[in-house]
Amino acid sequence: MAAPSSLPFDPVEEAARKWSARWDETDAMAVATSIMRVQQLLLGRIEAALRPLQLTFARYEALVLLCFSRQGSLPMSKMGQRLMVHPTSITNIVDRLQAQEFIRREPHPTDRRTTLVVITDAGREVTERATQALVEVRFALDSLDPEKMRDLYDLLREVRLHAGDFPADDPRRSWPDAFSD
Amino acid sequence: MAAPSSLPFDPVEEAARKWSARWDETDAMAVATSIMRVQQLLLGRIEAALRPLQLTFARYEALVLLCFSRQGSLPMSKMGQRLMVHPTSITNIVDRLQAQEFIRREPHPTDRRTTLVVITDAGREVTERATQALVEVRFALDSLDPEKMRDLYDLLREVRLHAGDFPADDPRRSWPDAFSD
DNA sequence: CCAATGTCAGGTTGACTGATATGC
DNA sequence: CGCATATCAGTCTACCTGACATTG
Repeated sequence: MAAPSSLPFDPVEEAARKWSARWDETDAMAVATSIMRVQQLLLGRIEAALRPLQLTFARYEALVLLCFSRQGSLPMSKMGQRLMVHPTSITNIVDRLQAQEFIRREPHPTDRRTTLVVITDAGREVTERATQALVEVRFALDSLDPEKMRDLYDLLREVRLHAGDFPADDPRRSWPDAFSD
Repeated sequence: MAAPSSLPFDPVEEAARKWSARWDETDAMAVATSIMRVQQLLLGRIEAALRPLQLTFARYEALVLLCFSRQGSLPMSKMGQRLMVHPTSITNIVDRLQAQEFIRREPHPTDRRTTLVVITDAGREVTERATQALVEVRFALDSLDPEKMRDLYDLLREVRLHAGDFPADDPRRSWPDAFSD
């Protein structure tokens, strides 16, 4: 992991200062850059917490998704859509989880094109332990108070909405569970 | 790029609902997940804008850093620290930029261990064009109003501060330009 | 016939480990 | 001597394209 070597100054503030001298949209640049840096910092700390369990964050997310499904199983395609990963990437992730025996592949009972990914008992156990590890470090978001956490969530939600992550209209109507098993 | 296939519901909201039924720190999980998704969505759109210029975001950031330096040149190690990338990764990125003739390597005048990376005229030109492309799409942050942009920046800055991205004390004292050439 | 599903081969990117040569 | 700097070899993750067989 790239050590948080802690520069002697704020690199984004510094970049914004120089950016504004010659280009427009300084605030948008500063926010985009901040997102990238925060993601990198959080991911580094999260993966450090998961490393003892031989899990990456991508594989952990796949396991959590399976844990949350009704039957403990999902088609590959659904997993890919939910996790925003390419079909060939989900094949790769599932291959590795299968090698670790945290999931297994099963044929779909009715649609013989699709493969069902089923979480195993070992998969549920490692998910539980990984979750405890992440909860302990508050997903590397320690020392951000509850109100700011909420504000940050709402602002990020708006960015996701604009970026087409989900539809704007009443999100309660489209019964989400129809999707998760 | 993973198409923003737009799920029929908000996947983070949905995950938070199920998470809270069995685990703690739901808000932290929701924020961390949001950061990851937003980063993925923004990066996808930013790289799409850069693709015609044969640039990735990582290489674009390296070019901007060089543009902002006094002499148009920086040691590899400084670039790595600023961009939070591993020493071997900066070698890789500089290799690619050199192959595109956007930078060249030069020996450091006094310290013969270090390599100076110098931006070329072609490098400055492509940076200018890439910047115009990103400014045009507001770094994929279109339709976020200025006030919310500012709020989001401030909250992300606090996360970066807690994550050790820069020191808390008076950032104006440590003359930042001493770093950039 | 057309669309969806999963897989494979093969290429690209970037992050990492460990070792190394060089120079402060 | 220890430490810093950059590089190389090699591994790993994940992305992508294009192709393919199977099935709905």
